[in-house]
Amino acid sequence: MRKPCCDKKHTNKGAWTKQEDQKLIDYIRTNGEGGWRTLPEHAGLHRCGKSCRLRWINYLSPDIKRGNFAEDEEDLIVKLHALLGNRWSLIAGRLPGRTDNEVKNYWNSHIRRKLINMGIDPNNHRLNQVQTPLLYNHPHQNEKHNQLSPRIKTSSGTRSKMIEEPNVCDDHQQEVSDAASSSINEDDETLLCSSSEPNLDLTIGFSPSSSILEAKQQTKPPELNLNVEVDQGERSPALILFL
DNA sequence: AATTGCTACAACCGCCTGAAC
DNA sequence: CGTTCAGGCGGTTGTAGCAAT
Repeated sequence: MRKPCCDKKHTNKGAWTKQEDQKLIDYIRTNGEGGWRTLPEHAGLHRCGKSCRLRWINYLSPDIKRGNFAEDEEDLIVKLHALLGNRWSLIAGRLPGRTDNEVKNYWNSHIRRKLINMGIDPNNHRLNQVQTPLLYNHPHQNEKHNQLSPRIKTSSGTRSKMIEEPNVCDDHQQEVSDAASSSINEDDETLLCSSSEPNLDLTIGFSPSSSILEAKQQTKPPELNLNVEVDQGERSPALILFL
């Protein structure tokens, strides 16, 4: 049985107060990041170290770019999700100033729904063949009670479990291979499932066979600009996504 | 004006990984 | 080589605020 990361009896939970934020900011400004487990005690905070870390990384850090996601950021998230699956930290790493939590929330609350409304399965980025009425839910329809809800109860998967899912490894691998990047680095590459002949070219465009391209051509959604470019021999300038 | 339903997002939880010992 | 610990990650939950009725 794993020890709890902190004594929960003596730690605050829930929303952070301005005073707590200030204490955390002051402490990190003087001492730098790290040592999260002992930080609360040193900073005079009655919080779990993990909570402090999360608060700093997701909200207080000066590196964070807050505000709405730009259209190009949204496009990039879609493409990176097609390539990487739910590896939010990797995706966020390609979006300067964005955190994994922010990207994850944005995906679940905005992008996921857009894809669903376009008839695209957000899990594998495939165009759904059978358009069930559920796929055309009005945005205001109660999604808590259908399978498409962002809050859908899933088996609480972990990273390693997720990697084993077909989402990335089987169908998904095929699906995204067209969009994969040749400039992908080793770390990222190892995260992708190996295939006998991986095509990891991650140009901005999807190949004509891409389901998303098909979706765009068929449904022409007005909102989600996927900025699809067809690869025609001479590659369009590749986004350096994997630095 | 009150109630209900829904969305967005901050925060928490449990698990995994890698380093240190 | 096994154990412990800190840090990190993704999934999930709680709730404030807004919209609809």
